Amino acid sequence: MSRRETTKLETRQLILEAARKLFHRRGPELCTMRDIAREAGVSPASVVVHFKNKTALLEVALYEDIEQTIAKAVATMPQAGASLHGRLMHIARCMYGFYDNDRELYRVLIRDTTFEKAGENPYLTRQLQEYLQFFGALIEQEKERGKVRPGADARIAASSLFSLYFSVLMEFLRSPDLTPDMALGWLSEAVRQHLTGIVPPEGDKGK
Amino acid sequence: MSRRETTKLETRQLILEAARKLFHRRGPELCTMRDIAREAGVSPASVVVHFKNKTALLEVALYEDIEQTIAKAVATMPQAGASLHGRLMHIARCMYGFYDNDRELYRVLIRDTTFEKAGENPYLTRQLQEYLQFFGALIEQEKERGKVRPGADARIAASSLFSLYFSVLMEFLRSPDLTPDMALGWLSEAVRQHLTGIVPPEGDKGK
DNA sequence: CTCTATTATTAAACACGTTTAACCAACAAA
DNA sequence: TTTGTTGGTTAAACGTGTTTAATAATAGAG
Repeated sequence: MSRRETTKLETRQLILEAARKLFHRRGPELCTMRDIAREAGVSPASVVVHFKNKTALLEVALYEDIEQTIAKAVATMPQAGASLHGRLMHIARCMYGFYDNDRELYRVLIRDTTFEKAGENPYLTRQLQEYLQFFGALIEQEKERGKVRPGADARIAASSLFSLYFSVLMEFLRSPDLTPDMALGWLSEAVRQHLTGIVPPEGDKGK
Repeated sequence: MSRRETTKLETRQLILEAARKLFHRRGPELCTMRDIAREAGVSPASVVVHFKNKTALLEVALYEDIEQTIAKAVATMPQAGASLHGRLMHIARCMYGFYDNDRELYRVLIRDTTFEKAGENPYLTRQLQEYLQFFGALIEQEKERGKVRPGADARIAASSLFSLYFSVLMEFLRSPDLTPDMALGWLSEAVRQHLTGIVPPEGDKGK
């Protein structure tokens, strides 16, 4: 690796470390690009050269922690014998617990990334796609064991359950009064509804 | 009403009309507060005095149209004899059709409002609460007719179904290639899953 | 009517994300 | 080594949302 390339990587790392430090310490809205540049010992323009904009910097600075949390959540998931509901809730518990460490920070991260036009957030988009795929495969497995109806579309089920998880997460990040347990309780019932349905079984409909 | 109050209301209206015009014409990100102020014939500072910030102006400028669309959707909803699924999808079709008129505009509106801290977006928050309440009552009605299980929590069902609607809407606003019909198709299956569940009926579980 | 208090309005300034244009060290070719 | 080029870095400037401090018009009290 040439001299130029190594020093470039070094500055990139300096900026990333400074960003992580200040984002966590002061929150992403109270620390400016100039602050981060000063902390890293580079010029503000350099930050933009390396990361395109503040949101992209936020994304790169934080996605690894999220990835590790997902990995840990999946690794500690109850085994196949356990109920689908229990396994899903385990992952949700891990994630909500993680976000609870710095709600303000992750609220801003998710706000600034989820609504951008497609293609703007490569890291988090990839994470989501991988997770949805893993999750769809999980449901397919359950199908083979007869725990999920053969007719149910696994991809739509995965994305629907994720929608429920995500909506509760949004509310969780917006409302300081909402404890993780309250959020999990709400999600638990929503997931149960999606798994078992809310209408009576066939043939029992009407009066 | 005193002279001062009337002129204040007049400027407020001037700003609102200018904002609606420019937001629709150029999109909310390409038209500046200065543009709006110039169009309205007032100073930029005046805009902020009346509306606190650009997002609040966007919210006030647009929420009435949304409200009317909801009202029309509810008014034209199939009668109680129709299926719950059909009634929900009717509302979704009306709303997606409305948002389809200016996706970019509503994408920015929803992005800038949904993730703010609670209490920041009074108009849209009230709309959502009213709608969820109406929707919960609808599900309670279905319960009484035996079309929904007595044990199902109507509030959680309402909010879950809204989550599904909202997630598909997000994807719809983010992805120009996604047609309203594709979005509705996706949502239709997700709603069907939530209504009927994806696990086999009781007693049929396991192998 | 006069004087004071209130308040809608605004010009100017500010803060911050981002862009531009110039600089210069590293590299490649001769 | 010399020369020309590439590319990482940055000082300065820009655009825009927002704040501040001053202005002027109105309302109310005497």
